[in-house]
Amino acid sequence: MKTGQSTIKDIAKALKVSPSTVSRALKDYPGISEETKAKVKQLAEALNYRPNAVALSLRKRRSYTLGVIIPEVVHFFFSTVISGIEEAAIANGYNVILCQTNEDYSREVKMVETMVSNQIDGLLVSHSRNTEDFNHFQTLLDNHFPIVFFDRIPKLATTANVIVDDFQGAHDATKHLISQGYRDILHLAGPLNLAISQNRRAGYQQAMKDAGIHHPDARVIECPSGTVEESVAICLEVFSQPDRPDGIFASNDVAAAGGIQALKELGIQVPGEVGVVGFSNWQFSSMIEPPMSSVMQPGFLMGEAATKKLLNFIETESYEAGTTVLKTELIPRRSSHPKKC
Amino acid sequence: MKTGQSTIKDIAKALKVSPSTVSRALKDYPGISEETKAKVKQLAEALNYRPNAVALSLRKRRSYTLGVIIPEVVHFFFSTVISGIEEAAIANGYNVILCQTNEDYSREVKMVETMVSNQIDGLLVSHSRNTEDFNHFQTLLDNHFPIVFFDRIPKLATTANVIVDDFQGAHDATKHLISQGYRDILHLAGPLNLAISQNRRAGYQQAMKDAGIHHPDARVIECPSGTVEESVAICLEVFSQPDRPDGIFASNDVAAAGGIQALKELGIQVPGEVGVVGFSNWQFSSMIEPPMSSVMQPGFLMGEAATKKLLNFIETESYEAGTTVLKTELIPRRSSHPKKC
DNA sequence: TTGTATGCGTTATCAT
DNA sequence: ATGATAACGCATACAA
Repeated sequence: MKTGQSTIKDIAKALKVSPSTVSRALKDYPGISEETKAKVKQLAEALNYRPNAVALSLRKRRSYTLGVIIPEVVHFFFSTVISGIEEAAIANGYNVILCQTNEDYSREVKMVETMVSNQIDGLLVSHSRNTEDFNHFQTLLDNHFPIVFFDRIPKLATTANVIVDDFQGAHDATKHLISQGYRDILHLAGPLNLAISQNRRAGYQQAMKDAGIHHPDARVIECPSGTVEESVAICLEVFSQPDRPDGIFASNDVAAAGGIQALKELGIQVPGEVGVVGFSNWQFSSMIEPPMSSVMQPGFLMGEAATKKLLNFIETESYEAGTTVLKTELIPRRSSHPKKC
Repeated sequence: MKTGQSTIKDIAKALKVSPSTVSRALKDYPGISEETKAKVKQLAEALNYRPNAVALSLRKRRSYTLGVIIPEVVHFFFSTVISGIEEAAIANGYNVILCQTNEDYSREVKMVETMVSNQIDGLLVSHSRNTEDFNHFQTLLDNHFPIVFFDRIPKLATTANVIVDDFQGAHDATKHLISQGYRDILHLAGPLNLAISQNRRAGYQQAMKDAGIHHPDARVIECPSGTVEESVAICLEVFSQPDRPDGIFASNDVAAAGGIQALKELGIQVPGEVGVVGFSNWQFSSMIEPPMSSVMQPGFLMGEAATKKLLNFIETESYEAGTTVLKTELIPRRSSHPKKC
């Protein structure tokens, strides 16, 4: 800001006192006469004085600002996480600055640098889909810079994380489909370099095993790009085969919605012939036809938990590796109503 | 950051030169021997030196950071705007810090203060739904602080804005419904204190008038809260009447989706008996059943345009009031297929 | 009760 | 080719 903004010096000059007196008066420090204090505060008010946060940052070597790195704000889940982060941060006197990487590794690296050079006090991270090299985080951690990872956690030895129980969520979803009479269940997996995708796949596989259902590896198909078109294409192909599956459990709601769309095009009944369950419980899940069952992830809670953890590190100047795991909840809707034989 | 982060002083001390020499060497200033320059750069690299952006801000009285104020990131439209803003900002060497107000006026005021005290160079704003008092912006404008408003623009005399042609978009949508054979069209309006809602309503009314269709005021219903439930309830009520409408044009896709849901519950055919068009073209619009026609708003372009405008103000240290209007595009889908008599 | 001096990290200005 | 100094806005140890 090039203009306007009055400073402590301005007030001091106008009142013919020293800057330090003004500083102290404004903060109700002891040893300032009520008279001076009143005069200072009044003028500050009149001049619309606001402390310069940048100068404060420099001086205190604390910015009271947290950085958040997220793949994309468009995702409903991430936007709920953000809300949780902001609530917790503001409640504790911290600001939040937000950057999206657009799932781009080099952008992620750059954003981290920018934020750190802007003297943020800590970092909350969900890394991008194609991040395989985590050195930009490791370097910071080596310098005892506080970071908490959420949802997508890095392949690093000792980090502090907050995630949901992806395995259990996927297990619940698959078990639910099985209990509704579906047995030959296709799993549309997310990008398998992500731990969340692997865990969801593992939960699915375990549930199938628990039910004594043999399923070939071909019943797991990766959807690396995460677009509707991708999953529509995959499902059109798979469900055109004579030995088609009778269920879909998808690693995310977009893939599941694509599956439903493909089944419609093929004239296959959902539910009845094929049951479908997604993961994430996006806003639109309940709006599509049929309303889609999904595994709800507590995004707001995740944001809150991660932020509290981070603030604790910052304020105690300590760091404790470990993973907080939050529960998911299956939201059954019509898309997984019982199979009709 | 309390730790690690090496500074120019560290490098100077280690190399037994003065800080100014280091500073100049790092920036390839003339009048530094190649030898010194090489030594400095090498050590900077080794120490992983990063300039302290906060100190730079203070020194240069420029932060190269833009503030963005948005009601809620969850909205698909706003998240596309954000992407446009980030692209344009980064391309010009600026960073972006983002805050959501959650449609809360007092939060908006607070956020603006925080950002300004953090010395942002300019502000991009879409104000909250219930902001009626715009003094927090006017004060800044009076101080020649650069602000560009987008989508939701304030009731202030001379501001710089970027919006879409809401009137034309609404007109197109309504005209389209009429051309498909629907005549008694219900308008689900957004919060009518917002100019966008008013303009969309006006576009609808003009299109009805152009077609010579008389429609009573009762055919415009405000949906102030913007939830699905709200519009479901309204439409259940309206479409249970004997003289029910045969079309819906909604000011946003959520309201339109609620309308479709209500019509389904009532066993009314969409399309055929009733045609529906929404506004915004959210991701889910194409996924619901039937796929929903909607008016596409160029969010990315809006973000880009607003940012370029703002950067221009900043770099030329000038301000020019005026409104940039972007075109919308009707995306026809099945929900507005022709009426069957 | 108030003022002075110093430093946070950086750079522009003036000196050497 | 390099160094010393001051300043950005603020807080604080120390002095008066």
